[in-house]
Amino acid sequence: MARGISNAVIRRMPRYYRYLEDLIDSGVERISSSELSERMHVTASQIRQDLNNFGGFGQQGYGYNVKYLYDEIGKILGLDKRHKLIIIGAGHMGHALASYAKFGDFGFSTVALFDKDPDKIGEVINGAPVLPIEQLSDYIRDHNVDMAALTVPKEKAAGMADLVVRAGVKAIWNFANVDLKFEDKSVSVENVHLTDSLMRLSYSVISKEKTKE
Amino acid sequence: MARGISNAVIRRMPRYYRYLEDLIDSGVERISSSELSERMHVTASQIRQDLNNFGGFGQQGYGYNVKYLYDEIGKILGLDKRHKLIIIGAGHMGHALASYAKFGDFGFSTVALFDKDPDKIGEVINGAPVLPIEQLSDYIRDHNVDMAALTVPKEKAAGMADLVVRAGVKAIWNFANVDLKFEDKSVSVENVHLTDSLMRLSYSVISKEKTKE
DNA sequence: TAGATTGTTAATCGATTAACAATC
DNA sequence: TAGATTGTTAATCGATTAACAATC
Repeated sequence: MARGISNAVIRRMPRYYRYLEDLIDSGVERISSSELSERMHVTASQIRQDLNNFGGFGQQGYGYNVKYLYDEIGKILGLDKRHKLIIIGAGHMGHALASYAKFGDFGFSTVALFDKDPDKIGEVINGAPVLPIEQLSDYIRDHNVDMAALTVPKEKAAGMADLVVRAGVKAIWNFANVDLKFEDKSVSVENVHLTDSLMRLSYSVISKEKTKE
Repeated sequence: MARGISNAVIRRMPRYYRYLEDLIDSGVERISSSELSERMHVTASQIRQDLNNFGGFGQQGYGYNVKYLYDEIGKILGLDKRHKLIIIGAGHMGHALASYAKFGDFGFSTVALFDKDPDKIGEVINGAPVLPIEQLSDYIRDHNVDMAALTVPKEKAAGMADLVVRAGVKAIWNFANVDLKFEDKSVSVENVHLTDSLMRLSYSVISKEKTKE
């Protein structure tokens, strides 16, 4: 199950989840694909196709129950499970991720950060201690950590990734400006690439200026 | 010019730029589409098609001159221009963005941050002062700011975006967990959505577990 | 010139949209 | 039951890949 679902579909699932959360917050109990399509600026067809990759969550003549659909998408995304996250690198980005309480709502809890800087060790961020990098492997094994966010310089990223994977981490959330990739297909990676995003923004500005000319 | 280029192509351009930078750093002077395709794990055909959207940068029988191609892609992305960036919200994410020196290499300079917290005002991060939010509009006008990064809570994002756009900002780099969109088509937006990225990572882990069963 | 590799056209593949029968 | 809206099949569109003639 859940195999062969295209990447394009997966990319859209968190977005549906987000809009459904907003609908719950505003007290909407049911919604049709066409209403949702207007809000999200996508076609109703796409919504129905996307959802039907995972099952029939709607009801003919009625639409979708917002809370039910929200919960189902949550399950698809694995948000009903607890995830233990560590952060490698207690710089500003590490702090930012550790401080963002909202992740907790979706089942992700930052249990510790790791850094080599002695000044940072002992600090506690949002309940999570900053530990010396030497304790990394043992900590992962002892605490059953599943995910690691990498907020280290580009040059350190691959080495750190190997280290945490060898200790048992199954998912890497990489903020360093390289594409990490693993031989071991059981390891998942998300490369964030903020710089790419900023460059696309720059492109968008430039190409609009050109159109004006 | 530069119109009608598909989004899929645009998304890949910063990635080419990144790989070319690495090639320069390792002293490679020329590269063929097939060599590059192996490194990047894409097809050579795609590389040639992508680049030819913007012009013929290669030479038959030779391949591509790495430095030349790098510079050309830089121009396409607008990295030869200086961009003045302000950051709205001097929290951890704001700090992280302001501290990331690498952006500077690509022509983006953070000139100021804005916050409403009096404790933060007066702080200087990587050369950029934290200013009170009341000075926002005047500052944008006086300093010809083109870009604004939003690292404020979700609820504040749309309001802040309107404010900076009204003062003349043409590009919004949005880190708040909402899709910002503008009537005014001359405004560019990049919505980052770190939470979506984390959810996709979670999905990836979950679906691999399911496959094993 | 011969060999290599691009630029570009044509073929294929996959994703999106449209249409409609099924059904609540 | 009639009306609404899904789930799903079929049609279209766009993006990717393959092939090859142009050319350095």
